[in-house]
Amino acid sequence: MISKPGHDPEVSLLAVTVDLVIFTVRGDELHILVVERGIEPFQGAMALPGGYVRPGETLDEAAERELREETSLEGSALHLEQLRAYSEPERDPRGRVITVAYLALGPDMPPPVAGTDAREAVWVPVASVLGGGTELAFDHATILRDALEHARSQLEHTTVAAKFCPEPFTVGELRRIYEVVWGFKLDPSNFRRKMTRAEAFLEPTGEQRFPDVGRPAALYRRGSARFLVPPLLRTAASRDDAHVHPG
Amino acid sequence: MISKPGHDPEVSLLAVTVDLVIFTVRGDELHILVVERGIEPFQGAMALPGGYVRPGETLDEAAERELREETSLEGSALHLEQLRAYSEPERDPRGRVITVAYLALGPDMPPPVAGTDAREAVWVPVASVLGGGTELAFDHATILRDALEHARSQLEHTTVAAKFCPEPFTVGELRRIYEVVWGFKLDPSNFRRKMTRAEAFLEPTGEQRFPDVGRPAALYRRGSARFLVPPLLRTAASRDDAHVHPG
DNA sequence: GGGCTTTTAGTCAATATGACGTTTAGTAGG
DNA sequence: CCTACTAAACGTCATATTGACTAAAAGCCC
Repeated sequence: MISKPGHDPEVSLLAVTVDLVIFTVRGDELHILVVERGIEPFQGAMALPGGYVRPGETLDEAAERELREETSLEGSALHLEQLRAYSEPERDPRGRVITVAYLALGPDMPPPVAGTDAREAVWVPVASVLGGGTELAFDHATILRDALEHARSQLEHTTVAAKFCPEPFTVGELRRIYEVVWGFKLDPSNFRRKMTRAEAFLEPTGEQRFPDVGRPAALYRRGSARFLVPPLLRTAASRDDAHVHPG
Repeated sequence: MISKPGHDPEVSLLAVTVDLVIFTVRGDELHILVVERGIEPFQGAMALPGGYVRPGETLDEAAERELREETSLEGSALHLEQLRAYSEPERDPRGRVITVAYLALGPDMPPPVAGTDAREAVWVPVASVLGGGTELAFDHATILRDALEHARSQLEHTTVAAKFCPEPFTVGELRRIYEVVWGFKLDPSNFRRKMTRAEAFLEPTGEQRFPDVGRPAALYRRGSARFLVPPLLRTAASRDDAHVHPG
């Protein structure tokens, strides 16, 4: 039962933040955006970009605002989605702070400009973080693991993988997204068959891309479909194979 | 950037609640548990069970506590899972309250005893709520719609459907869960083939159930598998067919 | 042209699926 | 005892999908 906030002894007020796991694919590695903390606790450590939710703001708006501040990219170019809330009382040494994590997927972008803000944002390979090469503050490593598993699962059933690709893109570029996120190779021929047959996933532009090496590839734009039907499922075996190479 | 809660002007403290969408299957209809509100706003209206998160509590603990209070059932018998957070500033007329919704699935239980608490909890058919027969307070109708779609999707890929069945149960009972939640009929023969072949989903007990009518059915217990592989996918057509009969 | 790469197309066996039909084992009623 | 009736359990079969594989096509570099 909900009663008047602030006037009921049972009501406790909590600090609420949003934290962003912003994925992108650079080269052949999955990266996330992290910021260096300027103050205690965890001063000098890396953390997920994020911040307090402001009074008039929804969580989605707070996440979009943080995303703009960190990437200087339009929200429309990125996929932004709520992941889940984290609420361990001990997760922040300063006191009770719960956070709502968001997952963002986007194309490779220029490293965000430092100086607009006190914090410096950098891309780091996910493998380096999960392998222990980069410590994350708070429970952000847990959030990252959850976000990674969620993203991997999303690739199976939805068309979000295309959000990693700047338009227009080739089937090969899209396949590389899957391979990098999932951590194992896919058969080029079978992948093409699957993707081109999926309704409204890939919209041919008629143009071609002429790479430095290899046969020219047809170019596509993102179609209107949000779901990939039938899905492209990882086998039980490939889930095991999926490993993050410590970098 | 996170700074000391309560000492930074940028920090706003929010009231945080958990709300529970508790599904069960009774007869041939999907039901949820709702409570009648005793106070304004929405006095007399129905609402999802829920309440404020207490200072030392995680969200999961708050959800489990509310679940115990409303159902007097062990948490272990139920599937309880965080759905997502809702944060529209106007969602509560008294002020800023964000809520984290939880999804619970469980077997049919006796209607919770009234009197242990001021509020009375009752099972109502989901169809009656979504059809407009029962108004829900706040944005709880939206939460219910999201929870229903999530539950339907969960049945495709996971083994949670078995959580609706008191053990031991028959394949036919499990099939009825799918039919009631999805809102359309399944082929008994193909369903059986699928479920019995799935690894570690159904564990035969060797016993049989002798119903009033029809051939005796083998009894099963829930296996250890949490995912259903391969999944049992609704076709695009059946998603459209899935309709909630206004009750 | 020869070697290299990647795209694109095609083959084929194994598997999964959907739509059926049949048998089995119980109850209910004459 | 015999006949309906019901639902479980099992089987069949045409079709669709998948995974593994071969091969051709179309560019590049030397």
